[in-house]
Amino acid sequence: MAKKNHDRSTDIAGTIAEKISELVALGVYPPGLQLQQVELAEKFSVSRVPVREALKRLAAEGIVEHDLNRGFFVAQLSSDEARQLYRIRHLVEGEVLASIEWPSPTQLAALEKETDRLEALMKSGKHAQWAIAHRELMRKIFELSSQKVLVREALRLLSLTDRYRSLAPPPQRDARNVASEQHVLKALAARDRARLLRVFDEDRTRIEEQLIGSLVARGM
Amino acid sequence: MAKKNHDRSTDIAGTIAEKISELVALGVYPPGLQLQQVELAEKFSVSRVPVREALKRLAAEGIVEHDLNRGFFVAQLSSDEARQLYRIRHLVEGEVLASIEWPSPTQLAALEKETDRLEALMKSGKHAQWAIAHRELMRKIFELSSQKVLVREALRLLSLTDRYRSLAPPPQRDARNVASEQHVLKALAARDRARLLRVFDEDRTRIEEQLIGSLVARGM
DNA sequence: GTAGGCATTATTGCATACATACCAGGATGG
DNA sequence: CCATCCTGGTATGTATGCAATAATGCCTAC
Repeated sequence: MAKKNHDRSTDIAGTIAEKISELVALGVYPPGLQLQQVELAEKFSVSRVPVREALKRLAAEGIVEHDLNRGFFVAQLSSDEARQLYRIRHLVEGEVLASIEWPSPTQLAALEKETDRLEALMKSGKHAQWAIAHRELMRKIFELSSQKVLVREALRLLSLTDRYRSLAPPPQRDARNVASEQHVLKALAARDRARLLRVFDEDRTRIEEQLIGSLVARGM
Repeated sequence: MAKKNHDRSTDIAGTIAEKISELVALGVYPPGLQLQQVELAEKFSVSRVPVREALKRLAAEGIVEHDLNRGFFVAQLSSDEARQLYRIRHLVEGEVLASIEWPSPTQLAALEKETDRLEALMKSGKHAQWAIAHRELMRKIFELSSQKVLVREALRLLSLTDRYRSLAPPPQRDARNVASEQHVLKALAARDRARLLRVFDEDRTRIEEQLIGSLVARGM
């Protein structure tokens, strides 16, 4: 619903933060890379101030790290940290899923449409767009819960682990992930909470294992 | 004018963020209050830029909220949100405590010293200083774990619920809280993990109930 | 040839200045 | 009398400029 000019009209810092977050998640900005303010400012055609604010926010979220008088760097990833993040995700997402309200037929239809779009993007090999759309879908599913604090935390944690996905080998993850999203939809349609939880846990654990494997293989 | 000590003293935005965070936790800045940039800038004798950056960071952490083109406000508190935060704290702190390494005699002595200091502050009625020192103690205990991501999340969540403490009636909380900290120390000394977990859970739950009571009584 | 020190350069951190959006209150017209 | 529009004031959002700090490369001495 297009409403008031709230969204993008002036919140440059916010949009830039999301852009950078996406680029990090996509692996365009790999871990350890220094994010220089002037460079980003020119890239987005703004001054350094909103860029700094965006970087500060991302630093608070843990996506980038800040060395005083040295700059901002994409946060390094260790397999150990990944395990911790997935552990918390398991716990928090469990709470979120336990509290979601079943979607109305209209909502369900919208979610199915999204899922189909995901599948199409995957089949056509548009991994970048797929990743973005995937995050959106997750957000919509979580937001079926009215427990806003829980949802907010779950989304933060998701963005922290999403960074890793670009490291996982695409061929393997694809087919099964699409399948898992279809399973989620079915669980939602059937209003089967136990199944929903199980699908999420299995999916998350599978991704985690692939990821940890990749990290360990790279000595991270 | 304070001279520039090198190292961290030049991180104005960071120090200001912590200052504001403390003031919010102490209840000096109550929920809903608008935090005006010029006012804060004058209060800390700096320009608006580091103030804005501090506020952005606090917004990312959830301590303040940001209305576009309207300003920053201390985050409102509802009993419902409090419950969600305590639920997550329960889960995350459980993980942290499960992963801490038992303190060395030296570390233990330092913790005992801190606890005694807390008790002294409480008895002399210096609630503000007590609250700050309490947070420090919690941080030191959490940091007995090497799982940095978990610790970081736990501390964030702690800062989010600490805001509420100033709403709870001081007389009740005091005596028992000091006692609970002594219990924590004993569990650490005895290296009794189950007991440690239990003490933390009981303490947290007790505070939560007091708090929820206060919030409900005020219609929040 | 290498290690160390000094000057240069580049980048961050903060302050100042300007542009823009929001809100309250009153004038105006129905 | 009420609704609408305008307008002044205030606070936020962004751009630019300057000072301080860390990185870099060169030069010199051994």
